[in-house]
Amino acid sequence: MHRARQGVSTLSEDQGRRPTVHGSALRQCVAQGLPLPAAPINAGNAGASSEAGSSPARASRRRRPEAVIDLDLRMPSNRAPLRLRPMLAATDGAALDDARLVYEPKYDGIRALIEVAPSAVRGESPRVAIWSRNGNDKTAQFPDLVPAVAGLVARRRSALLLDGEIVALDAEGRPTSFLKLQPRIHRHRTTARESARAVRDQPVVFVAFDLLDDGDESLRGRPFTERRARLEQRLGRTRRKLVWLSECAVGDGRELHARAQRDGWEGLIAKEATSIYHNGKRSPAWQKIKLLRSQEFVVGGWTAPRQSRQHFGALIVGVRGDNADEAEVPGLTYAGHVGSGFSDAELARLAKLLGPLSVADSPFTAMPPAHETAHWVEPVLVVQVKFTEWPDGGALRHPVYLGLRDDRPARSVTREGAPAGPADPSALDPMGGIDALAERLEDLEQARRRGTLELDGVRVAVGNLDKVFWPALGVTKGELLRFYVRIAPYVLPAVADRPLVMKRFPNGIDGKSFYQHRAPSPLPDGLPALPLRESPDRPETEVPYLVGGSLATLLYMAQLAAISQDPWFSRVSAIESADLTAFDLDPGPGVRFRQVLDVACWIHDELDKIGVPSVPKTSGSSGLHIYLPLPDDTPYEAGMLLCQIVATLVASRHPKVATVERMVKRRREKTVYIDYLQNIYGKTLATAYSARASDYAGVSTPLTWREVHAGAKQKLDPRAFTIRSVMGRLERVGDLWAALRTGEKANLRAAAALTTNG
DNA sequence: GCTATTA
DNA sequence: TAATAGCAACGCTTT
DNA sequence: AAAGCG
Ligand SMILES: [Mn+2]
Ligand SMILES: [Mn+2]
Repeated sequence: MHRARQGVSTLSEDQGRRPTVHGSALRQCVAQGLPLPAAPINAGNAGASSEAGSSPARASRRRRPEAVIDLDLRMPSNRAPLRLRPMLAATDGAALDDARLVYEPKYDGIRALIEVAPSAVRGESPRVAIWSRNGNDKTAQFPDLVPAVAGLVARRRSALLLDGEIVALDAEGRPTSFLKLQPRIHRHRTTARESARAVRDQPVVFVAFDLLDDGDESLRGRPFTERRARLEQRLGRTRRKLVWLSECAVGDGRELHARAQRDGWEGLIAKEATSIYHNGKRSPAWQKIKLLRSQEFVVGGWTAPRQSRQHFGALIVGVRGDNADEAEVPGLTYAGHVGSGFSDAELARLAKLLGPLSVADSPFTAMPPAHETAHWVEPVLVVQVKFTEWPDGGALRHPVYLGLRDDRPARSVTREGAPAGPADPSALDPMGGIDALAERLEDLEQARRRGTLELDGVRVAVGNLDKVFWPALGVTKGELLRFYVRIAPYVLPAVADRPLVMKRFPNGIDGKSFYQHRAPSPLPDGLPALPLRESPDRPETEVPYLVGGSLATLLYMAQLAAISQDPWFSRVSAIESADLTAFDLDPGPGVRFRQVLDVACWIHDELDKIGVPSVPKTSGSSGLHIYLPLPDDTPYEAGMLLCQIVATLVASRHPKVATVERMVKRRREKTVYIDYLQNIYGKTLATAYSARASDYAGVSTPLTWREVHAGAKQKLDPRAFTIRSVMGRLERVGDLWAALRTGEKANLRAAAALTTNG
């Protein structure tokens, strides 16, 4: 497969000089109005370059934009209809003593809607279907539940649709970790014999908490409390072996919460008593109350680092058993591998402490599971670790290092709280929505495993999630992917239908990076690539591009270590027109951010005067971007010319502060470079809501002009917006970037007239 | 980070 | 099967 | 032809 560079050396007639607009011509333009030229401008410096990507500014013969390309992904098949999709809980916490709420334990199993209908044929057993949270048919995985559920309609012979959770039981018949269900869920087909064995070895029950259909009647429009009453009525008094009724507490969840703390549940669900049922919706009427646990552990060893990680990969930690016999210190029981939460500096500090403690033999009573080669130490260091769950007899889930407890004697460290750790059922189901997806990624990272995400019917392979991309912060690739999962509702509209350039950092932000335009081949099945010319007039420069808009593309790119999302200023439906144009404010070395804000304000003042709308954002690094929405069919040159005029004007008024000089050594010290040269076919700028490969793991964050104008006083700091922190702001201020899509476009004709007169 | 090639 | 090599942008500017 | 620029 040759992919030799094409058209590198052939000096076609195309490469002859074509007229450019020079500095003098610019003055002319300004002086005479703006009959926008069809050639790139040269104001002492013109040419291609970009934050990421580029392409020539060739433009004289404008061809009509190509036909609209249909980017529809295939729809997933074999899914349950909406009426069989469960209502989901929002992430947010809720008060524990809200009289309007009903509290339930967050069961540790697999969410399921179970349909049961009496057979039309007398004497035949009722039909049962078990639907997963994603609408997949799971009936075959739980054959033992079928007769039990069928029994519910035997007497009354009318159908039911139940909502609840399939929960695994331990030897004592108590609910236990969903991990026990793995063998029954696991993807690859099992033989009938194997599945029979799974059924025998791992008993399950269905814990019902809602009733959606009672006979022919839909209860979805009824308040939750009424549905619950009907459910209790239909299930009856007798406690069944395999179909249970969920516990609940009306108006006060404190007692349940205390038990959750004590018994190590994952959390509670709070439901508005009056709320109706919305199939398939994540509704704020239902809220998760999550419990995070944290306690001390003794360090008994460490594992070798992988890849770019320094010093060690994970701490192997444990606790002392109960000290029944006071005569001796009890043995150390393994609790888990703690591999995240370390900064570079902390890794180094701990490594220095661990070195002298090295011993030959494991201090643990039983040999911990070996992920990597283990090195043992004298069990004297005590660390604080937070985690989501700690199943009895199992390992910590999602452990994160919080710090060293210099103040604690290692011998006194024992398990706090009680056993029984549930987990989130959704972790099994990669299609279960944002939270489920984020949790699945967290699980995979924790387990250091590869996995496949199914996103809108596209299967995307992910791996190496524990690789550290920001060493100074300890931010991993997994955290980057989780960030993109959460910010997807904001960033996807911003990149929708736009070709994307990749800037890849396979070894983290300190490693070697490279640009990539060409979509890899083969792509995950169902991911589209769109052939586009690097240069609009040169057909031989065509390469396949990834196009934004889908979660699958977004996460696939992040998996390839494309940290930022760098879209074109065109959408594919009009690939040679710009629908956005931007100023890129690049502060020189040592320039304070407040100076960047000043320059932005001056630009805003000018745009305001000529009635051109604009939206500012941090770049996610040290600069600022200002975007202008353009009307349909605007040539790139028109957008760029407007930016050039305004940039040049501002720079000429404030020569000590701002410049449009492209050549670094000809710029004054401590100036802000107003870069308008991205506004060219094929060039890019990191989009709003994109992560950046900056030292602080920044996110390009839209601002209001009010914030920019008040910024110096308010100490506006782009470093406040990181992949760890930005979601809070977004929930407060919403999608400021949407104004570029929904608001007025710049009126270039009017702007030109005003520019002339001003 | 991924793929094809090589020992 | 495991280790390794090769690969992943571009155009316009100034010197 | 090579280096600088983003
Ligand atoms: Mn910039
Ligand atoms: Mn720039």
